[in-house]
Amino acid sequence: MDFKDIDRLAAIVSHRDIDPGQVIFEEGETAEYAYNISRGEVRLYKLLPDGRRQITGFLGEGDFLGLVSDSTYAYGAEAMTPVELCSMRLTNLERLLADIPPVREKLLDMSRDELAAAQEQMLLLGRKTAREQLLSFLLHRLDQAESDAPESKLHLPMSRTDIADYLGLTIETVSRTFTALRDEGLIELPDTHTVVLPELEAVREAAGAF
Amino acid sequence: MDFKDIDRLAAIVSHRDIDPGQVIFEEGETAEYAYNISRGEVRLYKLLPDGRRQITGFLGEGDFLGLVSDSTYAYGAEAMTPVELCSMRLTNLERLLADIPPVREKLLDMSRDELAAAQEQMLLLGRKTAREQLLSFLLHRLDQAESDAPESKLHLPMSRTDIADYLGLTIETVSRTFTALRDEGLIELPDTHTVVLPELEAVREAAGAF
DNA sequence: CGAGCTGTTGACATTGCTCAAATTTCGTGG
DNA sequence: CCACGAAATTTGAGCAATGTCAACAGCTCG
Repeated sequence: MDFKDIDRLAAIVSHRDIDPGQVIFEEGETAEYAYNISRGEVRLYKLLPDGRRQITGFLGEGDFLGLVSDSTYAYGAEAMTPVELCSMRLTNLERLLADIPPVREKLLDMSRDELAAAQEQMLLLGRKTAREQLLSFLLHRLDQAESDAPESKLHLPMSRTDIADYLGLTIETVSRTFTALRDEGLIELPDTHTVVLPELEAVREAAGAF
Repeated sequence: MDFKDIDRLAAIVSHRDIDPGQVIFEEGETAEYAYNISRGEVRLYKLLPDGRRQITGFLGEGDFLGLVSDSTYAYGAEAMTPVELCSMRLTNLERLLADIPPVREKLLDMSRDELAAAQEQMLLLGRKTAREQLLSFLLHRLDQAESDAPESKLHLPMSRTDIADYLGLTIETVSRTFTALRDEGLIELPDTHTVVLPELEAVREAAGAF
C-alpha cells in the first residue's frame, strides 16, 4: 500500500467508543459500517428466538469486525470491555478495496483463517467433552496471547456466562469443570479471571490435540 | 471473464474420478490441488486423535473444494457417491486468480458465505437439541435442493453415521429422533434415504427458526 | 452496611450415549 | 429371481455427562 492509498483510507475512517456490555451491532441489522478494533475485547454471537445464545468468537485489538458482502450482519457484536473502534462506511471501503489488490488478498486470507477457526470450533462443539472443550479454549487463548504474556499465565476478560455460551455449555458446568481441573492440578486459578497452565504438555494431551 | 481467461483456465484443469467412500484428500496433507465438483456428493470432516469425527459440511455439484491459502488442507474430504472432479493445481490457480479480479471477488464472497454457514452450524451444535438439529438439517437440505425437487420431498445421500457426525450426535440418537418425528407426523420416511416434510411451517417452528 | 452481581456448590432431572440385540436393506452369487 | 451374508438401521435398557433449580459465598458499588 503506498502513501496515496493510506491517505484515501484515512479519509474515510472515524472513531467510536463503546462501553462494556454495549451492542456494537445486531444480527440481521443492515450493515453500514465495518470496524477495526483499536482497543478492548468484543464478543460475536448468534441468538435463537427463545434467547439461547451461541458466542461464535472473541475479538481483540487489531481484529476486523463486520466485513460482510451482503447487506446485513450475520451475527451480533458486543463490547466486553471498554472498546475503541476505527469505523469505516462499507460503501466507501468496498470502493477502496476494489482498487488495492494487496488489501483484497489480505481480506481473502483473513476470511479463510476465520473459516478454519470456525471448523475447529465445530469439532470442539460437536465432539469434545466439557473438559476437553475448556482445555482447548484455554490453549487457544494462550496461543493468541503468547506474544506478550511471558509464561503460561492467562487473563480471561470474559465472564463464565460468555465462556459457557462459547463452548455450548452452562455456567455451572464451566464452573465445575474449572474446579475439577484445579483439583487435578492441571490448572491454577489465582482469581476468577486468571488461569495458569503449569503443565502445558499434559493440558495439550487432555484437550484432544490442538 | 472473457474468452482468453476461459482458455487459460481450461489449460490448467484436468479430470478425476473418485469411488464412493474414497478419500479425496486428508486433513494436514500438503495442498496441491483445488477441485470443482462436476458430479456427486462429498463430505468434509475433521478428526480427533482417538477417531471421533466431526463432519463440517456436505458439498455437491458445482461446489469448490480445497481452496486454501496456506500449504495444507484444513480438513479431509471423502466421496459419498461416485464423484467426478475438475481439478486444478493450486499454484496455477493462484497465478490465474491474481489476474482476474472478478474471480477473486467471487472467491471472497464464497468464503464469506461459507463462514456464515459455519457460524450457523456453531449455533446448531452448541445450542440446539437433537430434535431441533435434525429438523434444521432437513430444512437446510431442502433449501439447497429446492431448485429441482418440486414439493417437500428430500433425498439424503448420506448415511445415518454421516448425519450423526455432522450434528454431533450418535447414530442411535439420529435414528430415534427420526422415528419420533415420524410418529409425531412432522415428517414421513418412505425409505431410509428419503424424507418428506408435509408441514413446513410446523417444522420451521420446531427447528428454532431457520 | 446492604443490594446486587458473579461465581461456586449441591441435589436432582434429563438428554443423549453406550452396549446389546433385533430387524431391515442391499450387494452378490447361484 | 431368490438366497445369503454383511452392513446399515432401528429398538431396547441402563447409564453417564451435562442441564436445571436452588442455596450460598465473595466482591463491588453506592
